[in-house]
Amino acid sequence: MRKPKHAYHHGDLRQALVQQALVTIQEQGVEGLTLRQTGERLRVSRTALYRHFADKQALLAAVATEGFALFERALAEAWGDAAVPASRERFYRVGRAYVDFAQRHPSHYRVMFGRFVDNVAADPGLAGSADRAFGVLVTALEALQGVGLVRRHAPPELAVSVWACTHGLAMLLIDGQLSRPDLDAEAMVSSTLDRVWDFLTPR
Amino acid sequence: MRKPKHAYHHGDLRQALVQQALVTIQEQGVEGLTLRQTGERLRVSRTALYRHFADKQALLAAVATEGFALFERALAEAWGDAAVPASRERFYRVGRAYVDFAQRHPSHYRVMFGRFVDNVAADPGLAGSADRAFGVLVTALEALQGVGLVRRHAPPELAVSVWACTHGLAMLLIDGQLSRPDLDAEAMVSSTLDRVWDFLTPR
DNA sequence: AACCAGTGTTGACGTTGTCAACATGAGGCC
DNA sequence: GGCCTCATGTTGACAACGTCAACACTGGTT
Repeated sequence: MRKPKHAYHHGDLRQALVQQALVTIQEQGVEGLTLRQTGERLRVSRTALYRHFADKQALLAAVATEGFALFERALAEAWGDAAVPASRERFYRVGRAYVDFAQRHPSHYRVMFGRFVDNVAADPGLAGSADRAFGVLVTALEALQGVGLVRRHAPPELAVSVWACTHGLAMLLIDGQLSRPDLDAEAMVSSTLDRVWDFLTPR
Repeated sequence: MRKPKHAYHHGDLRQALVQQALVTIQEQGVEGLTLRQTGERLRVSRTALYRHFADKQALLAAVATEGFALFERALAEAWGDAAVPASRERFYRVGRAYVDFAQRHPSHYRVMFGRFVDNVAADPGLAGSADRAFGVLVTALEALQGVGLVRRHAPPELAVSVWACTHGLAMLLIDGQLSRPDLDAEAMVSSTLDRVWDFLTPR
């Protein structure tokens, strides 16, 4: 089974399908994604995608996997070089990057966390991507503990709490639950990040 | 073809449809809910529900509305009588009640917050229910501020942070994202609630 | 007895995900 | 070159879905 590095009929249909799926999800939501329309937009027949994905779930899983890769990169970049000393600012950058990613790639984010993919654990690539993203958070917390900025608790436990807060904030934001006239979304983000930092610092 | 005549008029089809929808969602997820199967299970034709709901969205909106009513009641009961002095314990009970609700009624919770209902704001009953549930939280925080247990910040702002953390925790739990061998779900709940209390208390 | 609004049914249509059968093209083998 | 083989793409078909239109029955009001 060699990989055809060169184009077949379509250049790289697999990747094109994932990208087109993202566009459609952005336009019409995950529920609005239809395989037939996806094929049609790529000038390809409705069942062409079955040569690359087992079914619709598999296409969504590919979207999620790609999402986690982008996500991990965004978080890791925000945290920056391991050589630079850990600081409150670096942690805030990660928090911002998390929320930013969700707001700038809501389609990815929803597919990644929206339970549209049946068994996340079953797909090894997917589970790995997710773990690596979570790992960035754990690493950051450990580094911050190393310089005494974060209280000494089990890092995974702390990380789950941080993750829960950030994830919840992101979900509320992209579901429009915080877009009410009496609430300033941006203020909600910074104040929630402040609260998270509060509970991380030693008393 | 002939059905028992007395069953022609179903007792309370509207309510029965909502309940049946919940059962199906519990079994097969929100995506697995189908109007035809719902009717069939109630021994009613596939389109009978159009006499009670405009479309599938409206049925889901009814599920969400009922969910918010139950949710508000659960939170309000956990907080208890306004006459009793506010305390850390009362707040923890609300936090527990929040997570418990999500875990015991994941179908309700997912429909309520999963963005399956298009325009939550458009349905006045729905928006009202959601606001009342949020109101319980704000009230609790104000009472806790009154007795000096919670720092003096704008209550809605604090409430959003608390809500984000609890919501995120609940979502991760019911999506099975925290059910990994190295994580104890119950420990995650209590430690996250501890963290929330941390950032609420005055420094 | 006649009516009528509320409720449930049947038939039909267009759309969806998916399978089976068929077609086509690229690259290796002689 | 001629051929073979497999990966890739297409067409046809099917059951299931949400929903509309037309029809049928029920129970209460006049």
